[in-house]
Amino acid sequence: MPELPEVETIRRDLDKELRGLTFKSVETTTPKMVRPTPAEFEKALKGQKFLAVARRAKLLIFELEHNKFVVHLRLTGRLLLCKIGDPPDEFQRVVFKLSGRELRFADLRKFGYAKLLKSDDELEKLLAQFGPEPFDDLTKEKFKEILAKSGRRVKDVLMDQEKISGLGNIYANDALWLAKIHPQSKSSKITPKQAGDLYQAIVEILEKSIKLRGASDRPGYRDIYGQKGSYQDHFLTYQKTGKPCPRGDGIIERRNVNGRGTFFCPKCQVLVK
DNA sequence: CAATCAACCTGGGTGC
DNA sequence: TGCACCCAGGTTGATT
Repeated sequence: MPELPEVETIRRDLDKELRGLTFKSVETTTPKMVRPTPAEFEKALKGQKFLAVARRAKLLIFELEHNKFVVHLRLTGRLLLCKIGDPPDEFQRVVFKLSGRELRFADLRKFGYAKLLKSDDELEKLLAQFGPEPFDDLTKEKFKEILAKSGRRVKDVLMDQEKISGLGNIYANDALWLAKIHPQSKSSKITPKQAGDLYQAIVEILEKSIKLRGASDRPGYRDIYGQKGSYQDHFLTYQKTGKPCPRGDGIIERRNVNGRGTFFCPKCQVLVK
C-alpha cells in the first residue's frame, strides 16, 4: 500500500496529533507485529511522551522522550488515530493506548510491524541502508549517477530502497510513463536527457500524490482519520491494462517484471537496451 | 552481479 | 454455489 506519499501523509498528521500525548499500553491479537514482544515494547515506552514523528523511505519513526520505535506498513498496514470507544477497523491487529487517544494498527495481511529500537545506534544502522530521499538529498545529478551505475532494469532500480528511497510499484510505473521510458530499459543505457526527464517525473508525481493525500486502492490505504486519498483517480498506467494510453493511441500493457505487475504503453515508452 | 522465486498472510475478483 | 486460480501498495533470503 504505502509508498512515500502515503507514508508522508500519515507522518505529517501524526506528528501534529501525537506531540505531547503519553504512551500507556499495548494490546494485540497479532503479537508478531510488535517487536521484540508486546510486553517489552510496552514496558520500555510506558509513561513517555511523544516528541515527534519522522519518516525515512517508507519507514515511520516515532520519537519519545527516552526511546524511539519504527513502524513499517508493508502492503496493507493502516495507522488510525482514534478516540477510545471508536468502532474497530475490520483489520485491526494492535492498539497502542495513549492518553485520551488510541493509535490503532490495522493490517489485513499482517506483514507490517512496529519495532522498538534499543539505541540510536540501531536507528542509524537501520537508516543507513536507505538511498537518497526524493525531496532531500536526491539531486538530479545524484539520480543520473545512480542510474548510470546499475546494469539492472530501470524499474527495478527505482524501486530498490537501497538506491532510492520511497518509490513503490504505483509511482515507479507512472513516473516511467510520464518520462516515456520503458520499464525494462537497462538503467545504465538511459540517456542523460531521459534521466533528467525521469527525475522530473518522479518529483512531480510524488508531489501530486502528496497533495492528493496518497492512493487508496483495493483493501485500501487510509489516512490516520480513516479517510481515503485520491491519487487512485489519477492513475496513469497503474492497473490500466487494456485501457487507452492517456497520451496517444497505444493500449496499456501489463507484464510481470521482477514479480511485480508492470504497466506501460508499448507505443510511447521507449525501450533502451 | 542480476534474475527468479518463494515466503510472509488474507481477501477480492474472475472464470469454469 | 463451489472451487481453483490469479492478483495485491513491500521486503527478505535462497537459488540459479
